[in-house]
Amino acid sequence: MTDQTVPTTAAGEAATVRGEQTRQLILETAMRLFRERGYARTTMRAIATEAGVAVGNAYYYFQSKEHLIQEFYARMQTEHRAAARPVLERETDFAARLAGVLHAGIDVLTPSHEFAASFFKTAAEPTSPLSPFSPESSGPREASIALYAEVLSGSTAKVDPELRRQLPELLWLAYMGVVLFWVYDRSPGQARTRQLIDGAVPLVDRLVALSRLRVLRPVTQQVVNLIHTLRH
Amino acid sequence: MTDQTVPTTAAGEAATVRGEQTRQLILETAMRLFRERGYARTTMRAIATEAGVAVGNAYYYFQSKEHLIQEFYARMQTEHRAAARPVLERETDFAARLAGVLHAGIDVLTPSHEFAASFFKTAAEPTSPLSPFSPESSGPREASIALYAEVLSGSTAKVDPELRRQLPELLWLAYMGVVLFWVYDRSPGQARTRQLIDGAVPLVDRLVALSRLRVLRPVTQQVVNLIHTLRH
DNA sequence: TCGTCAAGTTGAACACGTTCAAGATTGGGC
DNA sequence: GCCCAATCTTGAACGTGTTCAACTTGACGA
Repeated sequence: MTDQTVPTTAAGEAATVRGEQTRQLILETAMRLFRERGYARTTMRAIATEAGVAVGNAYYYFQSKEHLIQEFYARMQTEHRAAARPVLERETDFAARLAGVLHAGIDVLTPSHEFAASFFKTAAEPTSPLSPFSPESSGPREASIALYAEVLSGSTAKVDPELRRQLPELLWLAYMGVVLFWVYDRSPGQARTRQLIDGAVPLVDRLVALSRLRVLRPVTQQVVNLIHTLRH
Repeated sequence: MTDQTVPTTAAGEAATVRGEQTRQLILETAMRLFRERGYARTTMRAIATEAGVAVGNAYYYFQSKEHLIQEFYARMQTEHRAAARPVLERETDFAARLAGVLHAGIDVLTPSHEFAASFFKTAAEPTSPLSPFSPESSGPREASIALYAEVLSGSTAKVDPELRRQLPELLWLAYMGVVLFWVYDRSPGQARTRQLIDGAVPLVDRLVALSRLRVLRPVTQQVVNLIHTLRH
């Protein structure tokens, strides 16, 4: 989980306490300013000034302005996990679990909607380390996929065994889709996204249940095969 | 189809010939440099210098560097249309038509894969005029959706009538998904994207055909309702 | 106590997208 | 032929993210 932007010794150990404090100071200041003014209108100079350090110092700890966001990711992921906990402990119905986890994700993101929209472009770039598909993001990604594995494993849903193996990742992908929709969602309070979740979850639930149906077995098989091919 | 970035007279007519020539010159130069060096490494100064005009002049014709890309969109759309023509005139099978049009789209995009990846982040930003969902892109978007309407209307496929109304837009959305996949596709020649098309098209074909099936009618209805809700 | 060296810090300088006040060019009305 | 207003063109200047050579700090061994 250690970050490349954190200076490390030859042995790969964490940096000294002195440095870590400054790092945290810059990070907190940046997060506050991003929230207050938005990403674009927060300059690196402003962050440095408010944190009481030189501009160059911020670049000693963070490769770029964008890299400051990586911390945001990690926090959202952690909060999502926490917010989903109650639902996962309470519900056993697949649809209820899935809806709960998806809503929890949006709950956590909601205060940052404006901010998220402004830096989304960065995350969307295929070569960016901030891309949810990038190797650098594998930590949070795996954690997130694990969350959907838990949605499934803790539920009473009966699923085609082949599909079951692929489903956590597919659900995570669907979550990415929901987040994508959310980022573009301009309706007040992103109400549309809530409708999307409430409308799509029963649909997914139904399709998953139907996946064992005789007429649909070939289709299910086709889906599984396609995923297998693309994963190569 | 006239562009906001084109200076217009009070009557809303197109600009003079003189201006149009300079505009074209800048555009051609920009396109060439983008292809040669990529989007990020092509500076506005370089474009202006190569075109033999002042930097400010480029900004007289184009609101921003990003706006230069809008032309790229329009061209891709036109080429896509042309490339899809033979298939649409030859085939009557839905799956064949859809696959043909999707492959044609990727054919047209392929030479610009690197370039596309570099500016994709810009297009991905929700507030960007380059977003495929933005009002500014409505021209190319409508044209593209019309293409998928043609895929459907010229085919022998039997589709649930409710679904039929929504399908062109859904197919366009699927195309956006394919393009998204393509942008992220690092496999040689983007072979994965081809596999995705070849694997997903029969699936879509099957699902569309099944949409009239008794067991699936409720699901179909659910899908149609969801779309209707989200469209509000 | 002192020297040394990695860690941490500085701010001027650079490259880029963008703006804008000023100037040049053009075509139409007299 | 001349003037005027619209159109077009210019390049210096601004704000931004980012870099980097030089400086400071502090821990530690001699």
